[in-house]
Amino acid sequence: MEKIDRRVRKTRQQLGDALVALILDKGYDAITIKDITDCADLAHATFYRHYRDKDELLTQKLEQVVQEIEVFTREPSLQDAEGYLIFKHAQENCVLYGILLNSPGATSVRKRIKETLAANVLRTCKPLRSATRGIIPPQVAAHHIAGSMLLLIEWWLDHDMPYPPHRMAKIYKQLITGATLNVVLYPAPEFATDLVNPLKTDHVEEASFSE
Amino acid sequence: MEKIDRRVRKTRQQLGDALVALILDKGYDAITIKDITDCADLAHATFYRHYRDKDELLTQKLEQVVQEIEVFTREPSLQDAEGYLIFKHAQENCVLYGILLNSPGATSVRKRIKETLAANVLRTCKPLRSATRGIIPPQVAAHHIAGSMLLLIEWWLDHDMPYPPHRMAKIYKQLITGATLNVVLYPAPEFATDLVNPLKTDHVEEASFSE
DNA sequence: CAGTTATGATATACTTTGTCTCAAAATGGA
DNA sequence: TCCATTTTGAGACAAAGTATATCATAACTG
Repeated sequence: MEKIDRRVRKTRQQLGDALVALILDKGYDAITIKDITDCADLAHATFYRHYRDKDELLTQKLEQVVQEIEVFTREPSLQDAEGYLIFKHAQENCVLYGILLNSPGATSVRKRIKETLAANVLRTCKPLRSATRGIIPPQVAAHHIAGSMLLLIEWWLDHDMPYPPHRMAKIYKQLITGATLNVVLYPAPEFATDLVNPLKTDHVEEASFSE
Repeated sequence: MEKIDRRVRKTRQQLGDALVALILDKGYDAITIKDITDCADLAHATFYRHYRDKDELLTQKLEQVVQEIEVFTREPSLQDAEGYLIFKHAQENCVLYGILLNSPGATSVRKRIKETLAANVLRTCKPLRSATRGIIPPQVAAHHIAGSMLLLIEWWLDHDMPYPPHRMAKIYKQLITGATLNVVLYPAPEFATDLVNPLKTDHVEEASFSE
């Protein structure tokens, strides 16, 4: 952990804060470098002493949050009962999560975190990898679990977090983790028609999607 | 269906084609209006005679595809066996789907189609609406179904469509539609521990996420 | 306190955006 | 085919934004 000049720390903090404030104010695309330095009360040239462009500032600002997310998912804790930690974290950093999940400028970061999460799911979930009986490739299931979690957080934040984190964790566990594992471990025909449903699969789905 | 001057049709087609080609070539953000008109072999000013900016051109280019997608989902056919149509459509229009699902410039369009799909799922799937026994709100389930479908298509295209559309439709049906409906219609404790799993839910998940 | 480093202010070259004008070309209806 | 209408090409142009350079001033570290 090397020591950075206090002025540099302060300047970068101001630039990052200004960017976040401006994104909330008028959206990422509409922001100019001048906007950022004005809002941060810094000289125009100062921006370029620290970042190449807007994207680099945003990426570095999100990097910290992204790394914290990855910590949660490096260990298997995400997938069992402690999915709660992610939603708690999202709540505490809801502005940055919102930007990460919604801003056009965060597209590449979002893509990367999605890939990383999927890779971690695949790595930590052994039965997912070895479940080759069904029609669903493990890789697809892993991407589904990882992507859906981000989708769920996105929905939650977009709707002003109407439920507490622990409830979201339960929803996540049932709707995504549980449902996916069930369907992967106990594939369709046997699972759906014989073991699970009171009704046959076809019957359920026909009945489900018509008024 | 009003008649549009042949020159106008041709110009707009050229601009749209140029934009798509340039996105594939160097990505949406790096493209300038000059790039587009050069690539389309048109005068610089001609662009502004038809579109306000890059975003408007992209949006209008995607609008047709978006409307076609909405047709598939307006009727309940999406959720039952004919999810196949979407994947077929995605395959036939894979370039535009890729741009829709990946380009930063398509963020707002992507957001809108996601909302529309979710609303259609909620509207056409009666049991989803009335399933209030479990912990999962119908709205959340609908968003999950709609969002996950787009995620699945995105994964498919990003990985160069390694499976045929009919297999993707089966995966979609099991992994998303079937799994979600099961978990919503037959909520957690009863569903997971008593009716479905040979193993208890907790047991399954503990066993699942550790080596 | 002294040497080093960062910032402010300003200038500037370049790129991009968006609008305008007018002559030339293409169009579609008579 | 002719003609009035519309679109386009070519270029000029202002305005805005990007990105870099310089030098005096201020702030920091040891």
